[in-house]
Amino acid sequence: MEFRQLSYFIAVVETGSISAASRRVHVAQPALTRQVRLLEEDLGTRLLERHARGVSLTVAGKALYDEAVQLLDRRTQIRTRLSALGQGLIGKVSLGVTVTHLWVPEVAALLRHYRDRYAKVAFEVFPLLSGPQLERLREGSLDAGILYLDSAEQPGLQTRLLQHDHLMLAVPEASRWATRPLNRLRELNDADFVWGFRSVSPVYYDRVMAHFDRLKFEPRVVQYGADNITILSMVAAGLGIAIVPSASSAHPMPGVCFLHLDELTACDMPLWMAWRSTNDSPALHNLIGLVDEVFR
Amino acid sequence: MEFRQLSYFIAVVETGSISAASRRVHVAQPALTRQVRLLEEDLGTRLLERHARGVSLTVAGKALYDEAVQLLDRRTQIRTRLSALGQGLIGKVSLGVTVTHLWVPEVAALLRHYRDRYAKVAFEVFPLLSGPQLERLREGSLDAGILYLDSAEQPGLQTRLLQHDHLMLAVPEASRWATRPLNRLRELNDADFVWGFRSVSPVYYDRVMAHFDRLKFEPRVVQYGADNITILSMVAAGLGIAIVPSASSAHPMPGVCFLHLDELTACDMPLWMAWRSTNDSPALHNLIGLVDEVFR
DNA sequence: TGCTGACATGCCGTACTGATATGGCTAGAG
DNA sequence: CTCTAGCCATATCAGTACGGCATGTCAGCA
Repeated sequence: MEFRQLSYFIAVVETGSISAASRRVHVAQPALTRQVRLLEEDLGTRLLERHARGVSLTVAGKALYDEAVQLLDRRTQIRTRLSALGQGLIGKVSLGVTVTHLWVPEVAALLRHYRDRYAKVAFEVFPLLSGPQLERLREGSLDAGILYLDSAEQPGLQTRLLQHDHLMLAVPEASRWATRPLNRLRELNDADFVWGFRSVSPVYYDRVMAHFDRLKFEPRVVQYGADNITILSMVAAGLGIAIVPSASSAHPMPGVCFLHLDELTACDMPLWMAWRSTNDSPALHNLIGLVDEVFR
Repeated sequence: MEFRQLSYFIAVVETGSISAASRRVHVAQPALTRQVRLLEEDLGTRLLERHARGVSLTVAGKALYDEAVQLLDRRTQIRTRLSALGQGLIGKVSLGVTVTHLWVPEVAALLRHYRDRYAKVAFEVFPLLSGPQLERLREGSLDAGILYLDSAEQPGLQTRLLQHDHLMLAVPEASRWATRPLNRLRELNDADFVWGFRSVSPVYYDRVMAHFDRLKFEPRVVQYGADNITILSMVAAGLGIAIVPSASSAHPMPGVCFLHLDELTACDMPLWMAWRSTNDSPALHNLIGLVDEVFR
């Protein structure tokens, strides 16, 4: 039982004769006669009753016709499905993003464009910090991540630079910091700092602390928050000031003022997209391709 | 996309390497390499990632594997289904039987044996008189019938003799006919007869009337019944006596006495099985085959 | 650095498939 | 009743596809 034999057989059934079928499938009549006979021998059952004028179906032939139509339909379905999969038009992609960067216009545009262009792809966005993203990328439960890295070289991963973040100062609108001009970091020696947990986001904090070490500046921390939103909320409440990635300023926060400081701007915080080198998912690579359009 | 390629591909996936698969399917490794490549070219998608140690699946490959397994399963299902159909182990058979003959032990045995031996065949028995059976056989809505025929030669039909019925006299148990010895038909000249409608069962009544014409006997009909059961019920009620096929006596009827008369026994009523000559249903032919066992 | 195991490539013989020519059969027209 | 057209079957030949063998290439491992 071969696909060719089945499609020949279908043509014979639908045209009512082998000769008519031969015209339809553009194959000589003896070839069809033989293929039908081979099919019958293979199945061990007569499929057609031969008459002087065309053929008629046996019981088995009727049953095979229905099945054959389904089988061939199924084959073309698989074809189109695989083709769509190969072009990344269907399938699944999971992407990790830090909540902070969901507010960055380019990141938002990337997600939106991908959803629009590849509407049939199951596109899942997971709000995760850099550390958990890395873990999940390595274990394969995440296809791609938008995250901070300590280096562009990550074993088993491929990376692409999205943009350069830096550091900014977030101060309560009502505080003296918001109005008084500020130039050097050491002017903040006696300021109260709201800080995050290194354990939650080691990649980010290691980088920040290394920068501060170089500047010989040590913030006086009076309060800790689990994530950027919490920290900024504390700043808005007047509990202190905070160091935040510049991406945070993309999200206006009532009661919070974002300030530039040369010494903070100098701290380069590259934002990367990363994915498993062995991940060949076309849907993923379409996402990566979109990055080139959005992040020029 | 051919079945062979799919089964090769499945072997490759399940063994994890082309070489291992070649040992499993007993085909040289280069042949597998080529068939997989042809499959990939045909589908326009890479299915395997080749490594120094075996191969791994791409996204498309994983999808194809699942589909291919289903497709091949489907093929073997079709095989077994067609084989069963060809042997008449599954399928449908419809059989017409006159209600009267359902009581005949051999007919009952035929139905019972067929149901037992071919339990998976949808076997439908339609209680029909000879006339309607003939119609339905000709129009194809009935596969076979157990019926009276005016001739063994029926255009488009094949026939097989089952048994010879004849005529009997049915009289009320309480009547004088039941006790007084009876020899000749003419003794019934003044008897009240319960009769059937020729229009309902022309085959039967034409035969009966032809016989009576030869005997120059004309029954005095006082009552009509639509079928044998009704007629026999009328006899039991004392409304008159009736001529019935001998098969009726297989069904004991309270209040009715069946009598033999040489002149009635002489009326040969052959019972036939008939089916369309063009009907090739193996299930039907199994039924016909059983007839040889039951009606020796 | 050599070895082993795995995939790729080239070549050849065989089997399969299709085209052409031809014959037999049957239904329908004259 | 005969004749013919149309259809299926068979035989033969050519082209193609498939599998086997020998060999090449590459990556991982000791």
